[in-house]
Amino acid sequence: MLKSSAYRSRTEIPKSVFFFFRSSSSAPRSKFHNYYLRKRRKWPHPVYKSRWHEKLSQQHAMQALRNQASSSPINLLSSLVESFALYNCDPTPNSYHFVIKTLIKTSQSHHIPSVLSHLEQFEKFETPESILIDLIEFHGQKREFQKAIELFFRSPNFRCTPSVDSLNSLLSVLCRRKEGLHVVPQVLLKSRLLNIRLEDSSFAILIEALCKFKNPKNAIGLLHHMVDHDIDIDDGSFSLILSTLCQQNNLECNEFIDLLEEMKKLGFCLNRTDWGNVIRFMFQRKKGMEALEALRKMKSDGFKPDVICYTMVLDAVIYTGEYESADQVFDEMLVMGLVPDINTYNVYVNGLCKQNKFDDGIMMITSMEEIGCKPNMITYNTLLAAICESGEVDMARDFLKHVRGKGVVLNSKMYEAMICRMVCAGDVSDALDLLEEMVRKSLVPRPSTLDEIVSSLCGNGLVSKGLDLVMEMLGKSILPGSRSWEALIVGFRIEHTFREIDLSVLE
DNA sequence: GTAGGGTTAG
Repeated sequence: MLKSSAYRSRTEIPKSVFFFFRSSSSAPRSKFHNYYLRKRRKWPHPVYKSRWHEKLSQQHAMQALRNQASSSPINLLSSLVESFALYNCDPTPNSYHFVIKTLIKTSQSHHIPSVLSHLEQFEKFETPESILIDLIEFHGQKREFQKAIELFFRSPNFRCTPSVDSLNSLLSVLCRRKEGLHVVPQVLLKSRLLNIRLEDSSFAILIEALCKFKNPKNAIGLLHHMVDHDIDIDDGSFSLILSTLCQQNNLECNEFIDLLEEMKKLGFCLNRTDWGNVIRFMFQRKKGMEALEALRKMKSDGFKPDVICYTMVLDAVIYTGEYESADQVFDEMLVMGLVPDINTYNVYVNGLCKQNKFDDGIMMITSMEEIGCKPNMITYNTLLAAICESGEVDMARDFLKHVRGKGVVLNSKMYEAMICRMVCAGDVSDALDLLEEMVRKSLVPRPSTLDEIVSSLCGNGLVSKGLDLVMEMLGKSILPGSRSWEALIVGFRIEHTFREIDLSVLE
């Protein structure tokens, strides 16, 4: 592989001279290229001139290597050695970087180890860290964590003093997968021997990984470590940990609040998004008072909550049954100049329904129309379901009529709510009319809805009518639930018993 | 300053 003759000749003749002697360039030779010039000189060539020569030779060698690589990218290490020997100069770090990158690009990574051992044994220059970083990244992509680690700790062999940059690239590689993350502590411990001090950027990588693998509490542990070692904590790390905490389904509200306080003590100043996340956490767990408190703190931190924040708080507060607070929240939102949207109104209407304020709810629908916020199916469903639930059949009927009058097409939820309420009130025939209407509109009633009707029919002695209904539905591939069958069986058995009793009386 | 985050009921 090595052209030993070329090496030998380099020791005998000054490089710069050799270069001009061999150069095939058409540069004006007459002025400089005299081979014997050196002998007649009193002083050797100035150093800067040799350096300049060396650089030029290396450029030529590099070009030769590039040409070779593009025409036939095999035996690149030999090409490297030969090209530089041809121009009688030392291979540059750049040439190694080029070879390694080409090997990776042309799927010849199996040649990388021999290039590295050549670099290790025969060269003198300090290998630039960027070469090692590229290789660590390459191993990372192939999930060869052990190789990445080995390469990193082998840096001194390449006369490279690894900095936090290559440590960070190793950490990023390891942090991509859980099994990599597990060996990070050992790597960090060992990296102390290389005198590398972890920087905030390194911690950011670790925190991001811990959050990715849903371990925000350990990330908070790292924050403590950073504070103890006077390392600045990035706002992004705080925010990321917070949003990861918010995604923890098994995290209790109290513990969440404690962890938030802990982070605040470590210097966390929540931004608008962070507060939004806190409110959403409380909203999802239906913690009305805690959501309200978060809203208050958000405002005292100088952020104006938007409609979505208010809607979430409103919903949580209503769920908790704090209707007075709910009204205050709603009013406050208006005072703040925010315009409630359909979601906000639906939440509010839901609150009215929970207080059985159906008239207010219906009035609200009218006001919504007036201010140009058209009620949607959720608004109607909420109100109708609540009215039905309360047992106010007549009001439900009126409401349904009102809704139909607006040209709203009823959906199956509305039909079913109404049917169930009618059955409860004993209006089975009206219920059957509605059932027929919904089936005609290709809406499929749930099995439990059919069960309500069939049970009611059977309970009122109309067993065969119940059976007819079930058969009719089955014919349309609409299945009743088990309660329908039970009601039918019980109903027929009772009829049979009655018949037996009648007969025995006659006899 | 941005985006994204929010509504029924089973």
